[in-house]
Amino acid sequence: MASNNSTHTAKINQLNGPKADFFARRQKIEQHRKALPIAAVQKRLLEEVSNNDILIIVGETGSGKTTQLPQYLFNGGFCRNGGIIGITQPRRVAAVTVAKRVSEECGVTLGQKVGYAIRFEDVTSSSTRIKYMTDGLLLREALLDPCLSKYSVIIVDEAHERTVQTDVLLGLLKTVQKTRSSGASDMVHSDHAKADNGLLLEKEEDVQCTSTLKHSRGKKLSPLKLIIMSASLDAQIFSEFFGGAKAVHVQGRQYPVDILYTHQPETDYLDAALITIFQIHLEEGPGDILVFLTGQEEIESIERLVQERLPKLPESKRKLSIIPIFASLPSEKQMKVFMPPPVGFRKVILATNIAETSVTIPGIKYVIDPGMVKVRTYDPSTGIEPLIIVKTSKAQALQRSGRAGREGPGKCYRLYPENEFYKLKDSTTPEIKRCNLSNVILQLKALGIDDIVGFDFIEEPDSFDLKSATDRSAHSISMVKDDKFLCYMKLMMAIIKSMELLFLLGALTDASKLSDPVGRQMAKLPLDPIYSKALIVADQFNCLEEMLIVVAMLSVESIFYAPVKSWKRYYCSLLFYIFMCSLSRTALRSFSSSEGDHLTLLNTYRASDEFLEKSKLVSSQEKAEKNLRKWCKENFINSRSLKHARDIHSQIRKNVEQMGLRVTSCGDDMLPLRRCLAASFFLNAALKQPDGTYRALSSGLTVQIHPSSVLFRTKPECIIFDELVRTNQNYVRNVSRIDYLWLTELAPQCYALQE
DNA sequence: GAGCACTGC
Repeated sequence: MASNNSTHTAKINQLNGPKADFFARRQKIEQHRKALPIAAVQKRLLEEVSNNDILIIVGETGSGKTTQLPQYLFNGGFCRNGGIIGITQPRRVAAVTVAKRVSEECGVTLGQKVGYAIRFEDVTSSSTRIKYMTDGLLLREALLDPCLSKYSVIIVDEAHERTVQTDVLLGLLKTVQKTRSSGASDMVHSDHAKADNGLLLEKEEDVQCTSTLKHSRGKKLSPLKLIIMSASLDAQIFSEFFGGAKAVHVQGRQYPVDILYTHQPETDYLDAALITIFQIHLEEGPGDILVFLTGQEEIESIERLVQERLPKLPESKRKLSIIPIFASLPSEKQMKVFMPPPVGFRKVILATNIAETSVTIPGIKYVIDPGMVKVRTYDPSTGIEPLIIVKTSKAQALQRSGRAGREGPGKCYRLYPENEFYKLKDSTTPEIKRCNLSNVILQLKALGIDDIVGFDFIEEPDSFDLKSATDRSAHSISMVKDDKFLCYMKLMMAIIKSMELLFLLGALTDASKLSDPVGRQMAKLPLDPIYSKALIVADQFNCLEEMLIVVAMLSVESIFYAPVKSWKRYYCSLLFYIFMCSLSRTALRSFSSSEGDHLTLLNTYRASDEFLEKSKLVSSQEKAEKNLRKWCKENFINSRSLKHARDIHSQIRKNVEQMGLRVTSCGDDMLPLRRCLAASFFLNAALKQPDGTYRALSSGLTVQIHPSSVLFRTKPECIIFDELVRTNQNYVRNVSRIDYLWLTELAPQCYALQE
């Protein structure tokens, strides 16, 4: 043994260059793995997974759960018989980066034993056994394979974030697990297998499961192991949801963070944030500052105010480098947060929620948290989803302060008094309670779950009422109950409203079953239901080629960008700003169509496509794409959005071809396309009123055409629109001109002809 | 004549 070792060492010593590096690196990785807090409980975790079909793991930040547990399970034999360990993540970047890290730790090529799958990218192969993916993607897989038969273990990571996809997935997995451990083999003989959830495996899906079973020569599907991982304290919610499932706790590795509160509530949190930035800069030791703000506007105003005040400081104290970061910022500007500041400078990062979970910024020692956040809400009665600024939850405040303790002890300045913290909600309202549910319902229906109201949505535990009962008066108990009742009614209303929409689109039958083929086809498309409908209708109007482009362009964030209003920041003159504005308008005009924004988007896509194809003739793919980015810049087009639209276009084109729809073009005649828009967006129609405003026909709201629309000045009599946004007024965006009579002809279920 | 947090298929 000893001699073996020494010869081995001698060999390494003789190695030079890359190979020695390789061994040094492997050794470093092994050391790192062994030092992770989760390594100490490896054996116990494996035992718990063996003994429990469902396990909740509460792992604090830095415990190593996401990278290590799948490897432990693989080595522990949980992939025997070719089963796959699937790990879901709420975000694409997380799935990719973690998979890369784990493949490196395993010393294998990414896409072999360890791989990942996200929309537009599948880096897996037949030999993949540890598969990282987004939770939305696993939901899509469930549509094709309702038993998720290729997985032996499914790990739902970051479950505490409670995204819509995670919530639906948890409800579904609960049922899949029951089906697989109990009646999997019986299903071959019966037409339907009904589980507790109301999950009805209809014949079509049954065939899927059956064929899988037959394929494995009558072998019964092995039970599914389910692991729910959460970073927050409310493991109880998950445990109760899974019938009292066992929860284990894994320690994290986080440096201590000092929490500081204000003595008095602040009347102006922006001003307070500004003062705190300078206070830290002047009085505290080295370390970067992260400030959480609610949006671009706040970020830009704080940036300006800091720049204005800096010159008033003594020269030696002026070394502050201000870096904004928010999602719509071009990626090259986002990258600035990762770059070291000039020597002697302190970085002040002004961020939205993007820095809470999505982006981890190194070097942060101080966090400033005003305690506010901008969230999207949903009003079922109007269908509007306004963004409002609200207080954060306790969990969110903890997550934010944790950002100061990643690399060493830190400080967090909460800009409100300590007693206010205890008044905050424990956790953020799950997204599913504040969003439009039509897509979720469509997916559940397609999975064979017909009883939407009875579906096992994960909910707050009832212990909340019990706790209140002990320390509150009878009066307040009934208040709490009323509140819960209201919550329930709100959910019911949202469900009914969404089902009504699906019914009017023809996706549901009178008996509120998924219609065939329209409903089934709509569920297969990764799009908003209205967009899916538009593609299906376009087949009949012979304009599917055009509609694919329109839908892809509508599916992405703002394609056109206007020059930034805060021209002062760039030290350029007002004249130059006006010049830029007129340039961007000229650029838009060259694509614009008098029929509306939909055709303008079509023209823009085609112009870009033409440019790219021409460019490809004379240069390499890479060069051509670079040229396209330049072309985008010249035409005031957001190249990231355009790239996204191109990806979506090629994906949905494949989808509709597989579904057997005919991708035909209406050529230069845009009439069929406009009629087709009317036939699918009929619920978003509006008529001009005498005063020049519009009345949205389905909600009765008074709306105006958004100034960014090409029809802003034209004001046609009758329009359809893509979305209704509420800011200072009700605005409709992405608008097209239609003929009112088309509505009565193409959507008689909504618009009966008036005698 | 306007400004939109963050994700995902």
